[in-house]
Amino acid sequence: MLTSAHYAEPASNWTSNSRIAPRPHRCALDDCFAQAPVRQLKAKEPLFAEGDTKSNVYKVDSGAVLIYKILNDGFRQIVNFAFPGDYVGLEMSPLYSYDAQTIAPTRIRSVSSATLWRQAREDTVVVDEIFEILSREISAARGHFLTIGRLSATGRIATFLLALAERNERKSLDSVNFQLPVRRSDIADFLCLSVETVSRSLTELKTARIISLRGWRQIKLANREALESLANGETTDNCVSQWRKAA
Amino acid sequence: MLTSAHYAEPASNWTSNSRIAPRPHRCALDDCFAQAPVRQLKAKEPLFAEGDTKSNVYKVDSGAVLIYKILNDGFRQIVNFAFPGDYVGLEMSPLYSYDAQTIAPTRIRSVSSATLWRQAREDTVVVDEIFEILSREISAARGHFLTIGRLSATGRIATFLLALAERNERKSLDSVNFQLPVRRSDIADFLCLSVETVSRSLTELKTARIISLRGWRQIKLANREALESLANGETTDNCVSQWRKAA
DNA sequence: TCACTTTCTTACATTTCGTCACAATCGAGA
DNA sequence: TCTCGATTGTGACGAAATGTAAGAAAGTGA
Repeated sequence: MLTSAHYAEPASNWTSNSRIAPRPHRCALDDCFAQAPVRQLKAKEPLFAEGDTKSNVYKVDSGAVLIYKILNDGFRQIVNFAFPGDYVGLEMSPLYSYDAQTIAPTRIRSVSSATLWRQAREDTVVVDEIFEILSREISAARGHFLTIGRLSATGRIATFLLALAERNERKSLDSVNFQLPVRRSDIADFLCLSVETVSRSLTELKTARIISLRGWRQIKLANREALESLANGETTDNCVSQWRKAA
Repeated sequence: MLTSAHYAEPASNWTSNSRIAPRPHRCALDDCFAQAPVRQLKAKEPLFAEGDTKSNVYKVDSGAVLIYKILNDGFRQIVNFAFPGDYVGLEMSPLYSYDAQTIAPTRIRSVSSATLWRQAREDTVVVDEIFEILSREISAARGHFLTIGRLSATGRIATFLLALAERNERKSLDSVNFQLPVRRSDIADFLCLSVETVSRSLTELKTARIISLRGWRQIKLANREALESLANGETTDNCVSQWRKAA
């Protein structure tokens, strides 16, 4: 799951969603999924659709899943990405309120909702962990609408790139050179931008030597400080050209 | 809490946040607050600030509370409004991640988080209800970022007005003629618009005879169909002038 | 290697919204 | 009732994002 926080941090650094509460050492929820059946999906396979009766809760093992809605006007709004380790469908509602589809070959575990709730009744640790995840999700959604509502196109892109980098850090992967896991149009639909604007913003960042690109997917975050400044809304867009001059 | 859903509805009408799950007849959570101490606050009094240790969960009895963040750039982002019946601070995190302040004389009940969690351990109905509220909150936050990200200024205003109307309906109040509970600048900070744009959009709606205003707060939703069309993003803004001509 | 598709980039015209400056309105308290 | 101050409304202007349309680059498969 991608999250962001470009707003003022409180004194201690309890804001980044990954830190809302310390992960308990015993992961009871993970245990529920440990022996769950695994499904292997190809790219672009649907997991479920909006309006389906919610029967299962999923956990992504590998690959990537897109959580999205199709709006009245036909546009697609990506609500979230689910990457390895993320859960899908934990909220309590009788029907799924969004579509889910893989964007890459994906291995996924599923546990029936009923089973999970039974576990929750027996083990309060499970309840705590679900609360924690839901709380984090609220925080993520709020952070996302701050990103959407308050940041310029370039700021949103910066936020997105930093979220990917932070995610990689958490998983001890390279957070400077990595592959973008999604296409430009997915980024656009996630950040409420047009593909063209995404493209333009990336070019701008490249020109300012804040990032560099090899091909379409391989990216290098060359100036993380500048990205953070952009993601914090501290710089207006023409300040990007300041970085450019400095470089 | 104000919510919206301008995206495509699934076949059944399970999307509006108020309908995520049917309200259980027994409201265990309400019971927890029934005998909780009541505080009377004046307008513009803070309830708590971002970064405070979360000690209590609140329920608004009367009045109105603003949930907001102050961003790095000094802007205020209103995350939510809490009106009578709404809970504040239910998410599980050791610190409050936002500020809360009254905007009107407000009566509020508070229960300590510890007490609430103890209740939750003993009574699974409480757990269910909290899950439900959190799920609704996720849905609300997501709906809100669709509103912010995808709708024009007028569409956002329309969504906001409809949310107020629906809220009044739920409480069996007048959903056509009512008082705006907040100032223009609060609407602006909630919808990520400037005060001027809020003002202009309201004027536009008034000119198109979709709404009418008496003074600054009293509003009448004259053409709800048009509002819904705008909130659904079905109309581009110059279509407002079509309604104007028709009227 | 070549043809072909998908994905991405760029340029230009247009639109929307924010900013600034100032006028008008409301309503609380004298 | 009147006055004052906070709030709201309006117009002009510029900056930023979008849509359109055309074209380039990367990937795909024979």
